[in-house]
Amino acid sequence: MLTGDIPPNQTIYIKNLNEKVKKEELKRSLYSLFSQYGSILDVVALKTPKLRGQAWVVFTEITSASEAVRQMQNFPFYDKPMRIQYAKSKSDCIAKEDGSYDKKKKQEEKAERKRRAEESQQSSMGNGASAENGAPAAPFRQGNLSAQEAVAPNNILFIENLPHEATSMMLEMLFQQYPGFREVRMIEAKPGIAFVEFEDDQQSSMAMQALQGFKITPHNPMTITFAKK
DNA sequence: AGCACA
Repeated sequence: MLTGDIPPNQTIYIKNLNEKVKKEELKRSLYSLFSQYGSILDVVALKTPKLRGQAWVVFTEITSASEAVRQMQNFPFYDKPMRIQYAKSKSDCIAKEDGSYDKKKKQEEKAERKRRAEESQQSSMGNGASAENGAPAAPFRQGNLSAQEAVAPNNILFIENLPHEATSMMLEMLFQQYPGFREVRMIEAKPGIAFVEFEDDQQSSMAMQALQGFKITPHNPMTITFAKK
């Protein structure tokens, strides 16, 4: 599994986030994107050198976290596929709730981290100027999807990463089991993508949630987002 | 790549 051997946690750890996005916007977008899996207690994101490009989303339920890890894996978010795992430790807001929050211990841990950071700073002194590297890693998909677009509900869904042999008949079989289904549209000239229309935003969201990452073939987990308006 | 709680 992509989650490695980290035990389930009600908090998910997300990496490979687009570092150009402002912290507040990132938190808001993560909140709206992940609230489809359950209620969220907190979203933590820091822009320090060590922590940028990463975030934590704290759910009230572990089951919500599990669904999110599974269904939003590789979801293209601000042009980069999210990498999601369970967090390695309990979030402070949870510890505070269940009484296991220990302020002194917390401060020790913090002091410990600071010490280590200073050590590594020392050892990297004196090795000249670091070269600024050029282009960022190639995005996962061609389309340019901002978080707002990913998150703005629409009764029309945009499906990507379909195997080229997928037909509208196959997609219809899949999507018609969800209430409000209207139709599937594919474009001959553009294999691998499709549009699926529902009666309203709620119904399209339900289908998106249920079928996110669904594999028609083992190599093609489908990516579902709301179509752009 | 990187697991915190500004």
